[in-house]
Amino acid sequence: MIEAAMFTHNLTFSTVMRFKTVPPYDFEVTVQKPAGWHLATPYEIFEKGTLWTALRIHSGKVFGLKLSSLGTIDSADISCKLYSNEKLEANEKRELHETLKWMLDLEEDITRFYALAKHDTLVRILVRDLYGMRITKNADLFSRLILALTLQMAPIKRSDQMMSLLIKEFGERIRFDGKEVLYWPSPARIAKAQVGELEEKCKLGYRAKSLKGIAESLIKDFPSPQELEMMVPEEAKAKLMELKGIGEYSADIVSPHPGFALDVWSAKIFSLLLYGVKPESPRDEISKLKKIAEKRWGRWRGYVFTYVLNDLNNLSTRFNLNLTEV
DNA sequence: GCGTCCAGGTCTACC
DNA sequence: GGTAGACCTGGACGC
Repeated sequence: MIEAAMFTHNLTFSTVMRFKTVPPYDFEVTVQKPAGWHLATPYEIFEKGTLWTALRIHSGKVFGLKLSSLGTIDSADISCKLYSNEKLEANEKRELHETLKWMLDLEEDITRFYALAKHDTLVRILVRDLYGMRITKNADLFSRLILALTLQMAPIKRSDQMMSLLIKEFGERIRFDGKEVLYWPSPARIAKAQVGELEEKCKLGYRAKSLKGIAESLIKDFPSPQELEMMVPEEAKAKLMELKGIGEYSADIVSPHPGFALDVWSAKIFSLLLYGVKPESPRDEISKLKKIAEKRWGRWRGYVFTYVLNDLNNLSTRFNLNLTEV
């Protein structure tokens, strides 16, 4: 049951943007990842090659997005019809155009990543299985922080439960183009909520205090994801780790710099892939595996990480391992 | 049914 | 500086 009082945006103004991409670019597998990861919200809608989703930018403004690809993997032509609650000024359109290019990873030349396939068997398999898939980014920092916080110390079903309750209890309903997309709560809304309310309604447990603390920090003064990307990776990570409840793993997930955000679950997967055995203490393997990844894949380790976690079924068959139930 | 264990980390107190 | 223990909740498991 969706909260009746959920704030509703009815977005009626629209503008169309078109984007060329650096090939290869597979739109469908990029926005609808095989592992089920969403682009911007778990409640976005994907039908017949078109994605209806939403976005909150750093200023707090909310937009509806209707995205599709009119081209091919080797010559993608992305169309975005962008919905807003008022007519956009030229400078806002320019800013949103840049944000979308950044979010959708339209300008990265991944042929340099694919070049690793020449000498790396794992990369060769990943490229064959997921040719043209991109790592997308999110302009809404708070939604990434919610994801990181709810992934901590919880099985995935419980994380999903917490995220879903947060959206339904404190999120927003965004209507445009005859569709309705439920979207993440704003930092301002969570900053106003009581800790007890977050614990009780969203079953956040000890994470409730951290989430409220993060929301309060974000509404005061905190860099945007694009500003974090302009910092050196260590500085961006340190800035994120100033937030309550955000440690090294969560900062790796949230940082726009490509990282290797290993947790206990993914450490088991990479141990199986690289050594063929499940470690007795996966938490102790994390720092070792991170060093190996940096040495073997360098700046493309984030791509390897995302490709592996979206290719577990194929990799399980290829290497005769059970990677889907570690 | 009921009790116990523990999970896709982080923080803090203590040494 | 390093490390054990606490932390919400709910599903899995053994009895």
